[in-house]
Amino acid sequence: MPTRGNLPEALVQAGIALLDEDGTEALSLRRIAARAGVSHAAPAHHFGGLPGLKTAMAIRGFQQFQQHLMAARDAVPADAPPFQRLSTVADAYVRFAGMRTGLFQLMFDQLAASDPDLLHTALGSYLLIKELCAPFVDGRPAVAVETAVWSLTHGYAALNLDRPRPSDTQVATSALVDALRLIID
Amino acid sequence: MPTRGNLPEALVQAGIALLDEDGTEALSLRRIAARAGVSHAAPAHHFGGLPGLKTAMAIRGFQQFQQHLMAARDAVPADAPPFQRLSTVADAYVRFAGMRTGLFQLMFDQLAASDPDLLHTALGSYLLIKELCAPFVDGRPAVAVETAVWSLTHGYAALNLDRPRPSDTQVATSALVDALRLIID
DNA sequence: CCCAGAGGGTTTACAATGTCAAGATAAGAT
DNA sequence: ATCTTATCTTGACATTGTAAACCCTCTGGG
Repeated sequence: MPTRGNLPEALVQAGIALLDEDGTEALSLRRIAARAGVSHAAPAHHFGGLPGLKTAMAIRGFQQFQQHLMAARDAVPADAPPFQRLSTVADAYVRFAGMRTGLFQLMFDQLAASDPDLLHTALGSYLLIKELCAPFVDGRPAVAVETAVWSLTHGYAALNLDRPRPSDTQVATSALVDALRLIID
Repeated sequence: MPTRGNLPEALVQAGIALLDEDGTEALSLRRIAARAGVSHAAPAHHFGGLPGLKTAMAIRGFQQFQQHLMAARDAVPADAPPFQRLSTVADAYVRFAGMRTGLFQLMFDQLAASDPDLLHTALGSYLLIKELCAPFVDGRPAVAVETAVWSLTHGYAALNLDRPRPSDTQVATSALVDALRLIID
């Protein structure tokens, strides 16, 4: 379905779908274009080239990422202890990386390219982590706690990318929760 | 200098040099072969193809990585507190990632491919971290502490890949050291 | 002495990729 | 009605990884 009238949107969706289904190495400009039902040169007109399309996909990825984390945060009861909320979101972080490996890698690859729009979108996820860390900054500088939590979670996710996690068990990331506890209190 | 008589070695060296000088996107089988002074089909004879050559490069990368970490460890005085030794090596970890970004990315990309030789080589670096963590496992399970330190350090390195660090200042990674302290004691 | 075979490299060919230039097509504006 | 502009296609090109066929050069057995 070519989705005429909104080709950029269709291309981003096709690219992410291709990434989810066939992995990073199967991603190519021509395949994305074919999937969106247009010629291989069409993407250049909207994104300049493959790099541009990839950053657009990364931006969309960070939006979905933040949405995923927020859903996890909102799923924990309002009267639950703050640490449970933090660890649940961290678990969601790792789970996202495990379930959507290709997109996750693309996101943080492109992040190094320092596109302003991309950075702005990624900031949203950071602010979410920041908010969850707030209850745990006692006298310490907030940035230190946030960096610790963010780095720990991201490192855990990155190092376990080869082991995709099932979507039902919480046990998989218990080591991460333990490590978070070490940092927090 | 074609380095006749040991082409596999020459190819790995050429590939890593290309990675260090021109970055990930400039890495190609044909360029590596040209740099080693052979035809573009020669690598296939020894490594089967580009994937094989890349895992060989990743193995060499982990060897250099471990060597880099060990050098940092041995540079701190023998009577220094264990935490200083740990934080110094963690600093070296981040510095390696910042200075040799392309190789670092390749290493952990290929790690997901689960090549036995590569895993065995990478294990050496893990054992080094493990050894440095030993003084800090009080009653806690050792694996938890190691995973925490390793994940935190790796995450910090990965998230700061775009900001290459100067080789002289220790200040850059003070946030990491603070976070490590949070974990350790 | 010679020559058969094998390992190491080259040459050639091929399909796939990203990018660019030129053209086609349709919708609006003047 | 004609011009313009955005959108997309077509065609071409250089570069890439891979595979097959060929060619050297050395070594070991007769």
